[in-house]
Amino acid sequence: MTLDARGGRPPTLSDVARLAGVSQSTASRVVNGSARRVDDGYRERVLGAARQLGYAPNIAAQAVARGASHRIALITGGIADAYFSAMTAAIMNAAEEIDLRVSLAVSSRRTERELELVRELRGEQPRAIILAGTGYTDSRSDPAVEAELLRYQETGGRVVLISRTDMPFETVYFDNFEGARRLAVEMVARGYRSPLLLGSDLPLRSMQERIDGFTAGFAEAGIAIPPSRVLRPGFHWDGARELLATLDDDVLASADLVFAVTDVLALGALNGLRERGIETPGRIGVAGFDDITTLRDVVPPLTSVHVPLDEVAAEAIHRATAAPEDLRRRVIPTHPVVRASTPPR
Amino acid sequence: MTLDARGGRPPTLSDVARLAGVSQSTASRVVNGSARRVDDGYRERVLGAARQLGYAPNIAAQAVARGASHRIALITGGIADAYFSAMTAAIMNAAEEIDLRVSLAVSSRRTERELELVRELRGEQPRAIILAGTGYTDSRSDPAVEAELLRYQETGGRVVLISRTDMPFETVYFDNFEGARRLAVEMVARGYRSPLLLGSDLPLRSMQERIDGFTAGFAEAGIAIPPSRVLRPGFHWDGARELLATLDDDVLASADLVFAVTDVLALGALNGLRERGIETPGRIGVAGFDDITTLRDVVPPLTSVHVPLDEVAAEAIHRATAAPEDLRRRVIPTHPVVRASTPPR
DNA sequence: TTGTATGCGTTATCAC
DNA sequence: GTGATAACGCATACAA
Repeated sequence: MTLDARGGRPPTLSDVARLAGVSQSTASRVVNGSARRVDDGYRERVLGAARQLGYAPNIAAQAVARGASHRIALITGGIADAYFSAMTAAIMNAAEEIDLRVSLAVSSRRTERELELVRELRGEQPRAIILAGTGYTDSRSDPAVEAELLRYQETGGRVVLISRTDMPFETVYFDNFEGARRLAVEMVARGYRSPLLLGSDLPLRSMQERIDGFTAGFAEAGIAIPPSRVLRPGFHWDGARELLATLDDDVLASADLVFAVTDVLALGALNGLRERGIETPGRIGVAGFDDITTLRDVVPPLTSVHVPLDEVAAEAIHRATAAPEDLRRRVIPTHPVVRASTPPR
Repeated sequence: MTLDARGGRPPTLSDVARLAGVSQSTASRVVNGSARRVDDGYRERVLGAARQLGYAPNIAAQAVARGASHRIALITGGIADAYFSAMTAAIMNAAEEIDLRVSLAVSSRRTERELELVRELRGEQPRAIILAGTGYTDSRSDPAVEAELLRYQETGGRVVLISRTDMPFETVYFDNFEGARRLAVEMVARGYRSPLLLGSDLPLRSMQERIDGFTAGFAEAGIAIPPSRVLRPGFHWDGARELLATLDDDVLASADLVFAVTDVLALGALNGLRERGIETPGRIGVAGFDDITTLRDVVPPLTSVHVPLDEVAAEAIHRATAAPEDLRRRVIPTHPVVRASTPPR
């Protein structure tokens, strides 16, 4: 005896209703939890039938009937990347708490791909589209993407940006400047006097703010950081590693600290220094930014600026779902976490 | 002048058809690419109207009407984890190539969550559900999960397992034993004689195969690895770190190599050794398994066994979509990659 | 409380 | 080639 009413196809609500001997509406009311109450006898029978058939509600049909989905779309730069994985994980957790499914899309940091994705995702009629800073398009996003998002917004969608300020939408931003400034103050207190800064070769506002904040922190102690000591390796691990491994001896000789604008870069730098045979943190301390869990636990544990991703994610989900009047612009604070990679000098 | 025909709601195909002055059927034919041809004049007008309205096809409605979606569901152990991120990225890439969207769900390695997810995902009517080895439930999965998946399969779905053999479904498996065996042979050739093995404290078949393969490789050279030299730290980074950092001196004294069943564990071990002040690879070499890109580039670069995730992903997508007759059981080969973390002795 | 009827946005089957 | 019309699976306003 086979269980499914119609061979090879998933059971539908009609199948359940028929087996339970009730109308489809009644079946619908018990499986979805409508406002209306259903007689306990019927309720039992429907539930039993559903279980017996192995019924699972067709989400697409529900979305069509309801005219709205329980999804949000997340466009991220890449999931193999430690920063974006952590961010994605945080957002999925936050979304799960309020029973929102996340449609994940990866732009691989290509603007044209981003446009395609926005188009595609719009078709899923998500409650909101969240774009997590891709790290490439911060200052020069495609106008077509903006237009597409604007359309989406005009037709009832919500757009939330995380750590990017290149488009006029709700933005969750964290305090890059202040976190870096406070880190710099800590570093000065620990005796560091001559930092080398690793920025980004891309014109990213968030990264520049970290440079500026750090510079400001040292300036408070009367220490100026000349532009020549701000280096701009390629955006990734290997760029930083190579830059440090091949840097002029005399530049390095006078440095006692490397501050990189991301943890990934900091680790690249750390490895570049090691390859070169320079003892860290013995001769040169290393500090990063982001405080990604999977990255900071190296030897020596990495000093960094903590970005509370859970908070960022919660704020993003809030902006994605809350009533407009509940939205106040808020910058998430960050704070330095000093670890063994920057021992007192 | 506002563009949308109906204020605040996404434009529908009817809106497009109306604006273009054609029937809904014709509009449908041009926007989706049906078999039927459409007159070029009409075609242009429909496209124009769609562009003007910023039309995006409602995916859910398409899925309902077509009776099938263009999605596959992926259940993975966690995205903040380097191994699973890499796997997820590979699968999303492979899926993208054949225009399949991936619904990502994270089980956080909890079996009961896995059951919930299968239930939920079934509702999306995906073409297939892929479960990437969670690393926890390999040998003792929940019967309820299996039953649920069986139901899904009976009603036309496809189930694909990656690196787990606990349930009777299509499985993509890679050659843990042979990869580890060949790595062991290489290590012997490089002069290593007394390895310490880091397994898993969980009864995972794949992990045991790596231990067995490595042991077999040494056995070929006449070197037996006594059970006492097979350690089982917690499954993660920190477990391995702590174990190595606190291991008895005499156990360590006689060892010249640490082989861990995953790269994550290997890095934990590497850091544990460093904390302890033991020089690597000078005094003790370190090798892992998986060859995760984001993990291997440390100092020293990590010797590992390469698992071709792109191939694994392609195979999984193939099994998820190909006709049943095209399926032949195939084990993906792996191969050792020797790097600086295991210099010749 | 329950059932009937209608609608959601789309595709597919049919005549034209 | 094009356009009515009937599905698809589900939710809901309304009638009973």
